Amino acid sequence: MKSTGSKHEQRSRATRAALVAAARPLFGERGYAGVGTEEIVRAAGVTRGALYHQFRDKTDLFDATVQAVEAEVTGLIAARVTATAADPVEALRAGARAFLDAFTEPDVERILLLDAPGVLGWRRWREIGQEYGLRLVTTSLTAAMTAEAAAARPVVPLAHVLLGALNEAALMVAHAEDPVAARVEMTEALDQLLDGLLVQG
Amino acid sequence: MKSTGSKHEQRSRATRAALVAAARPLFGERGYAGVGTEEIVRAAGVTRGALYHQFRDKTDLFDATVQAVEAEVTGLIAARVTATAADPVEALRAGARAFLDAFTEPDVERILLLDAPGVLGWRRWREIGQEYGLRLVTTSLTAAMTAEAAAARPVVPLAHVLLGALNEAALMVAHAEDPVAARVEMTEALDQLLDGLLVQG
DNA sequence: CTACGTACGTACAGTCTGTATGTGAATTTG
DNA sequence: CAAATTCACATACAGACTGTACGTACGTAG
Repeated sequence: MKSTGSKHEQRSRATRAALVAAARPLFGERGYAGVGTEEIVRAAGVTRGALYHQFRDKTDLFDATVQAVEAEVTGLIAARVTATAADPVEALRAGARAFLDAFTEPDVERILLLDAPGVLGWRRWREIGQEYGLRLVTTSLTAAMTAEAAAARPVVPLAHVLLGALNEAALMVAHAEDPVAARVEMTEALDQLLDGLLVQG
Repeated sequence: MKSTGSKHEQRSRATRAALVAAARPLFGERGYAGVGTEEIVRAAGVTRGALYHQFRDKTDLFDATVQAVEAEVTGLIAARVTATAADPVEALRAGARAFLDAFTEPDVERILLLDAPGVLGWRRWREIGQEYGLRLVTTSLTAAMTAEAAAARPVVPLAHVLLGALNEAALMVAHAEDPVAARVEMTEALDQLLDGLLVQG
């Protein structure tokens, strides 16, 4: 369990990690614009000088925070998908449910769905989502389609609209007056969407 | 063509309209955070005092701008839907195409899809979308479903995921390297989504 | 040991938002 | 119709925040 790199690199990684760890709950609670850099560095136990040495600007720190959150939730979802890998169609449904659960967490929703597109721009947002989540969707979708012997269709645009539907469903559930009932509703709606894609030839 | 109301009211409406009209292209070009109130009031030919007299704060002006844009694009889409109202299923598809065209405009995309959720919060964003767009989707969807004799399903959650898919599709098309090809692709993907909902019993 | 690069702290300048106060025109009232 | 009041707006100001310039201590290379 030896840390690698020179002492300078170790120190850099430590402060970067501390800043991201401190920024995540703050950004998740009050949004990107609602929390200043001073509060972040105080929570991280460093100064603003350290922040602006490690990150180009505030959005760069936010970018790193987004990546951290995305990596975390993708890991959770992937675990549930691979656990159901025996049945590809059911794995796809399980992935949708896991997605709903993960993105319904208030801080995840705020960071990944509400603030990230506006702050980082759609291009960068989608780039990160591509790196982490969309890959999982496309592979699951192709596996399910081949297993179901559905007509081979361009899978990438389908994956995109699916991801959009998933995002919207998560936002729906998160803000419903009755989240439990909403989760059931949206799960059914998503299942119908998936069935529609897989059933017809 | 007489204007109604007292001179005070007329003046208020005029400055409100001037501010929204001035804010719209600026917010659409450089985003909510990228343009200051001073620039807006200068473009509108008033001062910051007028702005903060007519609107509670900057987000309140942005709220009004969002509503203006939404009203405009909804009008465009509704026109194309009612023009195809004879065939409800085809009207639904026409609505999807009109949606893609409208929300692909860069300023519309930036204001309604990228900035609005983060600035106004999801709740308020969806409230506005509900008032203008979602109503159109649900009515079109129910008309198509009854015409197609598809199984009656809870239409509201379906309309939500559909709207999410439409949002995502518009963002896709807007940022594709080849927007023309992307529009074809996404139109097909959306048609498949709609077919899947309408065909199966 | 010397010279330099790296990580970080501090002080400052510029910008922006929201508010408090002043002013003239419009409306109401005695 | 004149006085008083309200309304729309202009101006000046206070507070906060971001990004940068500069200084410093520690680690590293020659």
